[in-house]
Amino acid sequence: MTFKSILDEIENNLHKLLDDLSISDVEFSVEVAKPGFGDVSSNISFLLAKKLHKSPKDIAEMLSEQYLKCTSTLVEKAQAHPSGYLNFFANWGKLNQLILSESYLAEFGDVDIGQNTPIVVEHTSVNPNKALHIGHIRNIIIGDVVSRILKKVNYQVNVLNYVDDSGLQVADILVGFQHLGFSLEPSTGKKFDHYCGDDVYVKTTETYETDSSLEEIRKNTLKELEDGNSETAKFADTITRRVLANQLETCWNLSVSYDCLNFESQIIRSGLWNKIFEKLKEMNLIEFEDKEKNAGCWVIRGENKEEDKVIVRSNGTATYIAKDIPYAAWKLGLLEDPFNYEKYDKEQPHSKTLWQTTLNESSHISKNFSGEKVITVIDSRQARLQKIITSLMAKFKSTPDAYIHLGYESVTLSSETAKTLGLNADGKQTQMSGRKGLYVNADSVYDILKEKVKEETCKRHPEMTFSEIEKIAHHVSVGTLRYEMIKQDLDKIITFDLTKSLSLEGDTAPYIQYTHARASRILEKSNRVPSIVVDFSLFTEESEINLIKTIGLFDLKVRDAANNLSPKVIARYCHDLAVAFNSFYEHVKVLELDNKELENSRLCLVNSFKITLEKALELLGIIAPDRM
RNA sequence: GGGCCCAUAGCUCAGCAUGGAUAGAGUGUUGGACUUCUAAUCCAAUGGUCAAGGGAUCGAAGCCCUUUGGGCCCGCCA
Repeated sequence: MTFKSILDEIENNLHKLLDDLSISDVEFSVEVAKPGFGDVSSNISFLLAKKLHKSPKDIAEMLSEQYLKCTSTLVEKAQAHPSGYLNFFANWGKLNQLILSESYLAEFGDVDIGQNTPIVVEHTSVNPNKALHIGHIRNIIIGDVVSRILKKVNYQVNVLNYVDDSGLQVADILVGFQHLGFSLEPSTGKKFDHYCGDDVYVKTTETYETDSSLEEIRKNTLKELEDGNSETAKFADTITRRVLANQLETCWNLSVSYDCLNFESQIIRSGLWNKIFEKLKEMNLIEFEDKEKNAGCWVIRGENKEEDKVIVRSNGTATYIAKDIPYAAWKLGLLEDPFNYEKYDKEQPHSKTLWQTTLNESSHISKNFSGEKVITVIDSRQARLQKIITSLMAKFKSTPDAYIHLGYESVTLSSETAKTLGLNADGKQTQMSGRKGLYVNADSVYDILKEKVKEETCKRHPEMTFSEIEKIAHHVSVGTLRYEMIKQDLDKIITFDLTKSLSLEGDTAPYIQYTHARASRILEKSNRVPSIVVDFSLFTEESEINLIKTIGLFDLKVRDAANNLSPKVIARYCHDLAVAFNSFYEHVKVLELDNKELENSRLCLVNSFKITLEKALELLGIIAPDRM
């Protein structure tokens, strides 16, 4: 029972009052009130104004009187506001108890939306030819937080990472290794993924400009890549596996994990495309074009004025988007699974098993990573192509919104940061480019942050051991980076600036983590476990009530975040919790009070805050240290 | 030419889905609070024609239309 109980109680009572007035079909709202307007507000009087031919104010007054006869356990009084709103004041003595005792339960904040149905969240999906940069990190963190939220609302979540190991970008670094003399071992001791991206990939694409003979080599390499038995494909496999392993290290370090890796090369070799191609033809979703510019191709007709999209070229090969169709159908469980599964050879943190697909017959393990619903996290530059996939899937599977493209705006570089990378951006923000070497690697950002946090922590706690500081610095830098990637809405471009984006003050993860450290310290110093049997009516301070109220909103926020696939809702909630606690901390003393009963109740509240914040932060994949 | 997205305080953003009260944070600037449960904190001041215009509504930052400015997408590349 949380704050939702009072909302439900009021809603039920208002419905009864409407029944008495023989009014139905009014969809009024019952919401958490704005500060200064009680605890709960309803717009019901505005909606009744027309029906009853009275002013909202009069109706609110009438309803507040009528409300007296309702059975209410959590509402102290209903009050009409001159504006017409109907405001409610909670009986905090009772609500305190409900919220605080609920917050101690393991399942606090759990909401059953998913009813344990399987759902796929696909994210990351970075070409295995380079290290992850800050733009990829946005994708990864959004995907990871969404999957955590969906788990919390009782979906059985399968997290997939699609490894595009046979595309042009991979061919490019192969050309570098095989024809431009790049050594397989970076001489500088660089991580292999950084070496491939920063050196091999950038130099190779640069060389294309001057050496036109490479173009032919590149094409052949790409062709050989698709034939699984070729030497090139085998070589590519060793390279991409090494890069992938490095990319995964970066992800794991940021507390991101997966359930299964899917390889594009295997999807191509599995023959799934032919099956789906036949199905598309049968269902008349694609047409053979016999004239004009797309003559000899299979196309999907554009809706309205949009252009047709070629799916199969006149030479019979499938295009980029076509390769996505069987994979999308596979994710929805619409195709017979051609894969066997094996464990990935390295262990993920928290010993969560990571599986990978294989076409190898010697493995006989079968698994099911498909979902009733699929959410694929891809930046909105791909919106056009994703729309085609989505509408195809809607025709394959009748449930509405079974296949969802969760789009988000990209991360750009501030002109100052672009300048440090050697580009004069003329005061404008710049799109990142792997090809041009214009990006900031995720590992570097983490390293810079960590150094900064270490320095700060050392200053504050000269007594701490090296390993303690190391641990704190890790959690704080991961938190900072993750929070930075999700605190704003998905449709906002993030302009990344090496100095500004790495702030540790204000609306940041360290601000939130710091309040957790404050709470932990109080509990630690109190030297005892607070007894939950307390007098809840002792909470009379505004900052206390406000903190309890905020704690009680947890499940409502989880519901909101899940329904809207909106990670930022939880990020903002964590911030709200921290603000409420800081206000409490500044206004109210907890330890060494004369009134021991009050001290115990406040300790309970601090503990409840700490538990709730930890749970909320867990949804963001952020760990708050006990000291910092 | 067609399509998608954005525009709210000097700067970065909440609020918009589901219209209703006094449009909120952070940051910046200025001033204040550490002998106290950790100052990565708190308090105060400052700062707004919610891009512009029109429409529907008793009522618009929010809904509809138009315009302007900015970003992105539109290959038999991937």
